Amino acid sequence: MDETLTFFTQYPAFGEVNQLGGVFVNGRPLPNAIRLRIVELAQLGIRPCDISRQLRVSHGCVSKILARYNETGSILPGAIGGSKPRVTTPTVVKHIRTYKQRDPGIFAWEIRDRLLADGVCDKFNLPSVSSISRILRNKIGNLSQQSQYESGKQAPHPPPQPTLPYNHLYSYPTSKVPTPPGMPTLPGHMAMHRIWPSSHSVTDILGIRSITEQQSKHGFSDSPSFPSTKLEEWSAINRTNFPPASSPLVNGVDKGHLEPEAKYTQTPNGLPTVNSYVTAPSIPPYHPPTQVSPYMGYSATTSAYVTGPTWQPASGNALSPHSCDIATPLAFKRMSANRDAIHPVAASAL
DNA sequence: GACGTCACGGTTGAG
DNA sequence: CACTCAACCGTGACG
Repeated sequence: MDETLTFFTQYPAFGEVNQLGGVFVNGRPLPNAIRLRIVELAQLGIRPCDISRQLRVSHGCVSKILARYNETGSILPGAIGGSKPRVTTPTVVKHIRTYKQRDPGIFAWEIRDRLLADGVCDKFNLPSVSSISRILRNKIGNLSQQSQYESGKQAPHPPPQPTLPYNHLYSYPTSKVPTPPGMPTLPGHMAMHRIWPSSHSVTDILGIRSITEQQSKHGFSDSPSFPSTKLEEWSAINRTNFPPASSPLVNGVDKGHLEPEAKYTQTPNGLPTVNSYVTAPSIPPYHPPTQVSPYMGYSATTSAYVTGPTWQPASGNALSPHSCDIATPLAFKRMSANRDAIHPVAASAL
């Protein structure tokens, strides 16, 4: 299917323009290439305010992305949509019921401790005291009352379930949770690098370069504003595609595999043309708004803005909220190292 | 002027 | 299958 059409199908009304002249899709994450660019520029010493102006992304967004990157090592947006997996699985409820039956006067916090001590839950899926209280009140209330009079009488058991049915699919990416069991504890910020949404550090994400190449592969190379991130990539960033929490780390960088949401592809014939990479000192100062059309985007490089509209009506070429061949100049820093890590199947799948 | 934070209006997807 | 809900998003404003 024509990807331009796909894009417009997915983003029928995309193309709001922010105060800086940048185009964004309300409710949707910035393209990975933009996110990557933000982090890259920051690492080059560019101030967030300058990044904001150069990339035409609100400073709040820049701040948020950088903060997240500093905290998690990931540039990727969080998982949008879906529901959190419940920690109050039937198994947990069953155990709570059992505890309550054995000791009708047991406190919720005692139940919580016992769930942990008995290995029913671990610290990642341990229900809160309030959750336990709610369970006691809503699901076991009658039973607990009965149990005082009908000792030993149990409700039918739910089918047996794994003790940890969800954790490995829903690990939190940030300091919200500590390193999961079995995960190596890494020093510094890298310690969080591995938890969902898994490794998407700048280093790791450099596989993103292939996005640009893919654009070229699919005939969008002459459209500097085509989104760098395919829709499939965005759709892959959801709760149904959480990769396993663990993945091998090499020098703090996950190189073991590409997560589903990182199905960045590449052309088989290698490196993109690199003619526009601009290092920090050469990045020109912020272009005054007077030079910028309201619909003017920015080019892949920090040194040049796209002079035309970054998006057009659906009748036009492939368009993008942001010009997204950005990955190209970024990628080649460690491109050769990462190129081999790109899964060919993922490439073909796109 | 830079930047952290948050309300807001939006999208998404599991249940 | 339509709906709900809670997650996320980036913007824009405020301090």
